Amino acid sequence: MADTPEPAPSRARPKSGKPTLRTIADLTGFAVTTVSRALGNAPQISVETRRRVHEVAAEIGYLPDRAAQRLKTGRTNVISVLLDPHEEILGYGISLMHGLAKALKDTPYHLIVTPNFINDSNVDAVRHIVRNGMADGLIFSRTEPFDPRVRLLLENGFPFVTHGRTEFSTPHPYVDYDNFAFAYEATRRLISRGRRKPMIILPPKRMTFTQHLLHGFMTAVREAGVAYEIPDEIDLDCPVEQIRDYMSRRAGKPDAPDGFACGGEVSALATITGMSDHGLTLGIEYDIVAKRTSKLLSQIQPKVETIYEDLTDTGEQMGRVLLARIAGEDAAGLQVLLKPQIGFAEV
Amino acid sequence: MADTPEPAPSRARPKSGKPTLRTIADLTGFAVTTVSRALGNAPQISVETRRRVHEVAAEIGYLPDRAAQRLKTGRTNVISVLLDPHEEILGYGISLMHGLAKALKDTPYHLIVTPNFINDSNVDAVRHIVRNGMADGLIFSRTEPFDPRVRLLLENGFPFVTHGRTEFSTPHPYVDYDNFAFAYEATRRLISRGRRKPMIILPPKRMTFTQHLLHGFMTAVREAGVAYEIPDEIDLDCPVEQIRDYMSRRAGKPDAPDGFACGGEVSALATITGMSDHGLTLGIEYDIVAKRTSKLLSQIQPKVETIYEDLTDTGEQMGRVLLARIAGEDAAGLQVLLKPQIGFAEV
DNA sequence: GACGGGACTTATAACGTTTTAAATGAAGTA
DNA sequence: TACTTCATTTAAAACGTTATAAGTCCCGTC
Repeated sequence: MADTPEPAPSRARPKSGKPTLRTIADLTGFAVTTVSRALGNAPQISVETRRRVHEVAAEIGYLPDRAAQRLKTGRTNVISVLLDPHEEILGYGISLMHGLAKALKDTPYHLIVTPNFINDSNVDAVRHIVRNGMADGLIFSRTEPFDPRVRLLLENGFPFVTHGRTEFSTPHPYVDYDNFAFAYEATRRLISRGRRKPMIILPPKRMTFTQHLLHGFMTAVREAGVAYEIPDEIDLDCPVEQIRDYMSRRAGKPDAPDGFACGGEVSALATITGMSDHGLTLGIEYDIVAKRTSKLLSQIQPKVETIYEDLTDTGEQMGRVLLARIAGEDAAGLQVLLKPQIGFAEV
Repeated sequence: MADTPEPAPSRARPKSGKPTLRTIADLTGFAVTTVSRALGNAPQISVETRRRVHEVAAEIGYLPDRAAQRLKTGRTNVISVLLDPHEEILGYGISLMHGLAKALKDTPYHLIVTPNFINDSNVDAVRHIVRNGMADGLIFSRTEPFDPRVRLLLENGFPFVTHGRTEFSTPHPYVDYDNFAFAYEATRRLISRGRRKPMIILPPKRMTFTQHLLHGFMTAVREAGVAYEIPDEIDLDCPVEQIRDYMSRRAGKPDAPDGFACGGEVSALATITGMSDHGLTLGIEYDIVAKRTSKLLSQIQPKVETIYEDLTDTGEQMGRVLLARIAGEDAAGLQVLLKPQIGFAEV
């Protein structure tokens, strides 16, 4: 009647530009259901329809609404990563996350970060995530032989992958570095340089990989029949100055070690400083072989021999493994042990 | 009739334990709407009702479904942080994230991480997040004077906070470190130690804080009337070895600098190594004042004087600022400039 | 010419919230 | 008594998606 140029309302007015299934439905003339299935490439939808729907979807930049999908399907499309605050391993968190993100790229998964404030083993965070369905999968590190987080997750059938192994009989996905091989090789190198009393600086005892490192160290030591020493006052989680002080004190007493296998770059530096407090020089009175996780320090202190652990790669593998696990693959097949590249260790 | 002990079906059977508003409604006898409002502490709901509803909710461990809330309200309860892969600043990403997480604790916000793979300025990621409503707020660093990300966000009225300032006339929330003060103080310290030709190693030119550092440096230099030098072949983003090589080469030529203001710990170490390649010793032939962001290196190289930047605190402040911004506070009031604690710099 | 069955498509009902608009009583007022 | 007001509660609709269960057509078969 009047001059109200009301545009033909399809069904509901799109409130704000954001395209939805309905937008595509209106544009193509198909029903919302059809569009949904077409986008999901359901075989019952004709090829031509699928093509057309995809075309229009791409054209208008359609992106499914995460909230709606999550509400309907129960899948969150979220991977949660528990972050420990330890700084010993340079760039640990960031490298891992970059690897993870690389694996999660081009998947619908988002990476959400839950730092660990409270206790050392973040069981509460894990419980919260499992009970409230906050994620589809979980990632964490620094596992203990009978890690309560792993137990909880296994009991609940919740997908996860650890950086580090456990000793549960039920297999679970993990990506781990062969710390036995690292410690063995590091110690052998010290010995082959003529060092006769190697020492290894270990992570806290409760962690699984501490045992692996110890085992590698002891194997090399026994094979060579040399003396050895394991400090019980310090570990890799200690503040730097504590390690330095310890080394300094130890160097002043009889039968001081003359070779050091260090699980991280920071402890290697602390060792150098501690020893030099006593006038001892790296490469002369003693040697160090350290695990290297960044590009930083080996460039600075070329006399520290290093064996590389690629944390970005680790993260990427963890991402892949977790995705496979979420997709239903068997846990037993999702266990990755990354070997130190002994031959190319200096790269 | 028969002996089917069918329990009175309230309305719908709860399919899997997870409590919902309906659960509370059934338990208390109120309607779902009432429960929802009671939990939101709507003033129209009687005090007694609110109390009772909260009580039951706590009892059964009710937690609102994020997906449903997000779908209905449009709010995502997500904060997105764009992560740069630069390693120069030790522990940058992790410290910041811990601070952020601290600020976000006890809020409904989750922290999701979007690493930057592609180009240096992650405009695409920002655009994606804004256009598809992937988050309620955004956090990023390394701003440029007319940072395209900031422009995009300002245009769209999207809440964000930067680590670093810009030169847009429209104010926006930021938390920044006073790099002018840092460079000024660092340079003055070098000069007061008798150094007569300071050099400053700057970040890439395009970043805003490069100008601040330069300004601080030049101010100190001009005040003292000493010579100075600014390397144009290297910056803080360079690989370590490149910095070391440059220093080594420069030390061999005439009029070499005798004092270094370093924007990070790694470049300080690289400088030390480069200089020592030429037989020059820190504290003898030259001095260094560096920005310190971790506890690691100053313990190792006590002769490097440092000025501290607390990145965890920075992260926490950024979190607070962003929350305030999301809550509607004015951008102009949400600009924080963190001063170097000159007096307590050695802590 | 009715019937079974492919090959496609679709209406409807959820998922768990919040929002809008209304309903219910119990007072208070005229 | 009837009419308003207030305080409190509620039903119904909607957010955008997917799952379930029906539709359509059209073709070949008996």
